Amino acid sequence: MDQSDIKEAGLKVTKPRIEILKLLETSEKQHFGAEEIYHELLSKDIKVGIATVYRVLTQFTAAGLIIKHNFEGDQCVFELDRGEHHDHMVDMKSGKIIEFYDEIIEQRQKEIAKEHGFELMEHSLTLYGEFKDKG
Amino acid sequence: MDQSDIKEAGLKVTKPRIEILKLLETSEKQHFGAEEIYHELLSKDIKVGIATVYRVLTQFTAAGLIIKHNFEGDQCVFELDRGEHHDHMVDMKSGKIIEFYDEIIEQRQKEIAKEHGFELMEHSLTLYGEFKDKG
DNA sequence: TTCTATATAATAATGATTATCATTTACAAT
DNA sequence: ATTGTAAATGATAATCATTATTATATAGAA
Ligand SMILES: [Mn+2]
Ligand SMILES: [Mn+2]
Ligand SMILES: [Zn+2]
Ligand SMILES: [Zn+2]
Repeated sequence: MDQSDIKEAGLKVTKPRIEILKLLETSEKQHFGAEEIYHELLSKDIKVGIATVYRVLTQFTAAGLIIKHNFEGDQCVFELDRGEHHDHMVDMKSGKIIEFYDEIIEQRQKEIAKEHGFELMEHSLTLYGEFKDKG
Repeated sequence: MDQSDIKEAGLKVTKPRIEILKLLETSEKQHFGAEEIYHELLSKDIKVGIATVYRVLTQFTAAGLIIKHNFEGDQCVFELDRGEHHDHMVDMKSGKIIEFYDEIIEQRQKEIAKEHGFELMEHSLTLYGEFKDKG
């Protein structure tokens, strides 16, 4: 249950928190901007303030419930942390985002870090381009 | 010569443009934020407006003279495009940035893109962590 | 030197995100 | 169930990086 995740993060179980988590859990789409979440909730007649959305997203990120991405452009996007790391491919035309995971790349990153005496904590790999529509 | 690069970009050769390019070319440091460049020039008694710095950086980026990076945090950093692609390791404590290039990773990215029918145009790979000081 | 499109710098505006603060609420203790 | 209180909310103001506006200045061609 998600309520327990919120509790375990030391946060009270409130309507905005439940709804934001539910949206990220049940939506077809995986990646959302803050404003996007805000409008999605409003369209479902869930009254919430934009400040609360930002506040909750920050708290969920700190708690490890969600992940924050800084793709190109100005606004950040968030997604549920399902525990399985992956990187992204972003279609610069449509905005469509595809996830991928490559063991070879992940290993090389660790090796490179070690070679440089660098304690690797996290990384960000994003491919930008365009999906060639199957004609 | 750098003046020619500016001309070839279809831009007039002006003091701010010359100085911004010179700073990026001659500085020990490789990566600069816009505000950082602004203050650096002011400290050299080169009078320039912050709006001009942003404007010129945008123009230089469009012209391929420099590269713009969206690392974690809010402000972007710029560096001279020396034609040799590389990725970055960022020390989250000191802010120090180290560059690296790994052929295996670069190749895997291309293969992954091809597997997904994705026309790869650019990519961003950044490792975040901490350099372990050699004791 | 003159002309004019372009560039500059001061400043206002924008857009995303964060801070304030008065009001409301979750939830633990009664 | 009631109460008390720390935490949360939402309206709004404030920030901060970046972009737009515009009157003045200048690069560079003629
Ligand atoms: Mn993802
Ligand atoms: Mn670099
Ligand atoms: Zn990865
Ligand atoms: Zn690379």
